[in-house]
Amino acid sequence: MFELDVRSRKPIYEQLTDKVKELIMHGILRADEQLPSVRALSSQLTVNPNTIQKAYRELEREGYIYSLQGKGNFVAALQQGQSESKRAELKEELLRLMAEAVYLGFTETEISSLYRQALDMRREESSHD
Amino acid sequence: MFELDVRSRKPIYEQLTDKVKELIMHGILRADEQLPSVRALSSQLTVNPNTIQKAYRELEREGYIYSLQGKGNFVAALQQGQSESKRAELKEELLRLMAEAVYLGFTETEISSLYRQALDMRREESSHD
Amino acid sequence: MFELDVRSRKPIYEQLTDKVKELIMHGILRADEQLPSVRALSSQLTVNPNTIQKAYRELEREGYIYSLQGKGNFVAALQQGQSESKRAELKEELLRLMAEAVYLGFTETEISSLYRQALDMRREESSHD
Amino acid sequence: MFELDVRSRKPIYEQLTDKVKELIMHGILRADEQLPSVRALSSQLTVNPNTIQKAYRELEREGYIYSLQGKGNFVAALQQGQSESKRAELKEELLRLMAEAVYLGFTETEISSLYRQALDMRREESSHD
DNA sequence: GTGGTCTAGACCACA
DNA sequence: GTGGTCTAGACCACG
Repeated sequence: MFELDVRSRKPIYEQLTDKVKELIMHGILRADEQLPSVRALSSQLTVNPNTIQKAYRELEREGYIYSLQGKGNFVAALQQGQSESKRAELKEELLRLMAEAVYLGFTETEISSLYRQALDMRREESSHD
Repeated sequence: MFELDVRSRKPIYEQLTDKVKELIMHGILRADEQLPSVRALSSQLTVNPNTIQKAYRELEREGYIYSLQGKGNFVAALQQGQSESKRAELKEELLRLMAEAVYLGFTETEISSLYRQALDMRREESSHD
Repeated sequence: MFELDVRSRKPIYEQLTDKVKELIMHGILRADEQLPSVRALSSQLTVNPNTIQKAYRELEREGYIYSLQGKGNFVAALQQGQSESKRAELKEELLRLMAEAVYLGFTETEISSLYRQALDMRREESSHD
Repeated sequence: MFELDVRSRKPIYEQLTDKVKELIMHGILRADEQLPSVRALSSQLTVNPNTIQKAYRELEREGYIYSLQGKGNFVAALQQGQSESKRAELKEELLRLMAEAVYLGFTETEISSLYRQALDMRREESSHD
């Protein structure tokens, strides 16, 4: 489920947070679903437990998951205010990439096609119940 | 022309490379145009010359600029093979962001609008001759 | 293991990268083997850590080594696509030197003998397990 | 006759010396033949005269050319002792490259073929009288 | 412990 | 004048 590239320049804990966010966004991880325990994930990925811990704490800070003492970590439902600020952030980043896209000659059609591709992927994955 | 955020997590030299790339992509910096000298930029931004140097060498490695012995650093023209691999990279990154966009409820219209906005920005800036 | 000529025109960091490449090519350094830490090599060679760092990053860029976060630098296995372009480069350089060799009266036999010498060196060194 | 790459990392004066040596070695420039004047070459290549001057002085130092006051620069004949030390230098460099060749999987046949290629090139060029 | 970034300031090579 | 290299030494991020 989680694939890490230990040789990457991106810190392992960040690869983990990004991956979890992605799984949530694609609808693969649902609200209130339990995440693997720190120890389980640590031994499965052969990664230092502190690193897993750091990733989970970061996800909690950003509001993607919540932790119940002694029970584990669970996926949080998307909240309103959160959603707004995330939209604004994403918009900025998208605009930056669009500028690159224009520079490299992408057409509007190509961009739209990418959007639909993402849409389809979400539909498929959400249906795997 | 260059603004830095010294408190950012992103290294200064990386902020610089990103900024220069952006300026090139927006057509503000033209092919064969001379960049500020290492020393000039260093004193202007009150940043160590080594840091500027590092940014310039990184940009050279990536093919965005070239350096002439004892003359300075200059904007490189976009090359063919390079362009292809950059397009592929960008496509992947765009797809990743599109998935987020879908998750946060962006519509295809909003995405298209962002693309056109980027297009307009390039047009405007390129016309400042 | 590493010998530097501080009086050479060739920059120290380049002497280092060349030496490491040579050790890898001769099979003395094996894939996934750990290189001396930046600090260790720095004090051993009485060379500034930054210089070692620069050499290691250059080697990473060229695909000869990889760096693991907080663990150290390791020898990378030779990759396919990389190998092709390196072969082409080497071929050009060899052709240039062959022209010199012809000018200076080297015979085909002498050239072949040099090739076998290199072959033998690699065999010997690789067997030191 | 001389092609320079001003964007190269190799200093222009060094590109010049290498090119002249190559022309001599390939038999295109013959002993006692006159080289272009500093001024002529300077304006032809749009390169600073000092740079040409530096290249010629370097070639003279290494024994490839000699200069006659007020007459110009001329190709020197290859001398005995010189030839010996150059052979030794070249042998070392060839051995280094052969090690790379072995590493990248070149066969003895390929190497021999490169040698013959160089031999043929010299034959052809020498015949253009 | 590891590598990565940055500053301050010196010296050299090139054009 | 330009960029390129190097040292000395500090601080941070990662695991």
